Amino acid sequence: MSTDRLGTGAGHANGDRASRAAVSTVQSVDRALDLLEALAGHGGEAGISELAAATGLPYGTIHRLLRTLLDRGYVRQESDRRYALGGALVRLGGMAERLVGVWAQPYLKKMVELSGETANMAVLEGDFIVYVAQAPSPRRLRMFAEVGRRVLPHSTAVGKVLLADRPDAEVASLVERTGMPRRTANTITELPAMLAELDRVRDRGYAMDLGEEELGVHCLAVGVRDGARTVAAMSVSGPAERIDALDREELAAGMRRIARDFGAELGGAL
Amino acid sequence: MSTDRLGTGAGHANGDRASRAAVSTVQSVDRALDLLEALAGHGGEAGISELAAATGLPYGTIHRLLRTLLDRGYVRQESDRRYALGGALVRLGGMAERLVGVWAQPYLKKMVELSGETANMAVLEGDFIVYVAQAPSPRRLRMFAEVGRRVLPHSTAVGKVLLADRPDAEVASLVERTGMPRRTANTITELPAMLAELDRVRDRGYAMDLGEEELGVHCLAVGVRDGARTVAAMSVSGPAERIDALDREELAAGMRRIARDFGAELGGAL
DNA sequence: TTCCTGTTTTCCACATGATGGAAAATCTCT
DNA sequence: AGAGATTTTCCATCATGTGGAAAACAGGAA
Repeated sequence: MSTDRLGTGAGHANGDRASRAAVSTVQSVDRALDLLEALAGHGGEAGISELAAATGLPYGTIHRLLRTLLDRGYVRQESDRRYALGGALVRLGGMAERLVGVWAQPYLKKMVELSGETANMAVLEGDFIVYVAQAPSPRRLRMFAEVGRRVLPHSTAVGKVLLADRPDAEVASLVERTGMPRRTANTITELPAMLAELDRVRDRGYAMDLGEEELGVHCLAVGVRDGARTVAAMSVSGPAERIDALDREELAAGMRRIARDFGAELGGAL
Repeated sequence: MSTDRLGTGAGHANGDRASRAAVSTVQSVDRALDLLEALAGHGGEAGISELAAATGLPYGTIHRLLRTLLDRGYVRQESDRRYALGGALVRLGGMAERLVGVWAQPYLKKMVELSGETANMAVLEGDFIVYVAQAPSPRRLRMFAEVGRRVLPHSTAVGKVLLADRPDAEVASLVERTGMPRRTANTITELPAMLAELDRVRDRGYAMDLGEEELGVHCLAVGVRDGARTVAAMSVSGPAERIDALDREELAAGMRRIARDFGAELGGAL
């Protein structure tokens, strides 16, 4: 019959959004996730037409997908027929957070004590950095929670720590896939400069971010090693002035000790 | 050609799980959600074969769906190739939690009107109670905002309400994990006493906290039921003298009514 | 009331995209 | 090294999801 077969389920349009590696993904699931994220982007509530504008999907399709999510409690319909994120997400989100955060929490707290600044933990998931846990600084001016946020590695201290664990060739191919978009005037946007920076990181045993992701925010990160691999990174971050006032070497030494303890406790998980 | 058309996208197998109204749901999205929930059911981690056993789906299908979720960070793959809930869920879960707090607001306000005291809503997240919403009392002397605070269940009224929904064995294992640290002279610190207390709670339909978390602070809490499960708890709390002056049974009856209305509005979400 | 406007929801023929069995590739123990 | 258990890939098949456009709805304005 149809002879124009070109690879069955694969090949997907997929197209529009950020074109990931996307080996073979299920379109409708992908779109359902787009909708959830679009809802989140609109403060958790939106009408179908807003979602259509945000995702570029046709009305009928959106409605059908939302119905499915609705049936399962992942989305809720308000009295004015608009849609909102549903309670089922609370359950899953809580579980996920606990999985990664619970173990790290006490160690992050120690880093907060050590530095007075907010401490974060992140992992490299695919080509992206994902923040998985945080212990907030007690200070009035502090970093806001960014657990769950995905960012590219090149502009963050945690990202550099995790990249530093990989051979240059791997870093190069990652960069080729993702690019190195400029986030601020300080962002490193060229591969050779990044490889040199990673060498420095390997050398010193810690990474800095001097306003490369966000102006005025400085970070210092160390790796969490589990045997041979660096499986996560922990950082402290805060206003440039306060971070710069600290003794980097001393802080890094303390953080490395904490991260080592955590890595030991992990013992093969993660 | 095919004459057995019975409504295009409709009709769906859908079958196995709880057969809801399910007018027309998207199969692959539904299955992806099954997988996430199966993962949650296995403590957040599972291999493909466990998931196959849990959901009855074929291996290839599971793998493809997980790949999609993996690509988006909703699932993560551990070093031993098993799958676990991913960090992206944390983000959505957090947003959803905040929204639930917003929906609860008018109901909490009603409780404040009813009692004159500060009203709180809390959920059980893992082994901890998390306060997700609050409506403050108009009085001069009142409880301070504690949204976001995490406490152990055994020393709070909301905690007891939520524990009372679980079988004794589950309560026992939770207590074994967390312990029952003494917060004040009134804290219940022994498991048998707690199980007896939970029986009283189930019996009366409300829980009290008589200075067990903080001396001089008394609370009365009721459950928010969503169908069969108690998914959240709402409480009023204030200075011991004022709380004790109220008619408990009458207050509890009023609060139960409000909580029931809220549970109805939630309607399957959460 | 009644008529608008901007929504959301339903419908349906079509072919695209998801499916699943079974084979290949891994990893993990003995 | 070999056997067993698990994960991953492949691809022909057709059931499944798609999206345009019409219908139903809500909420103001006249």
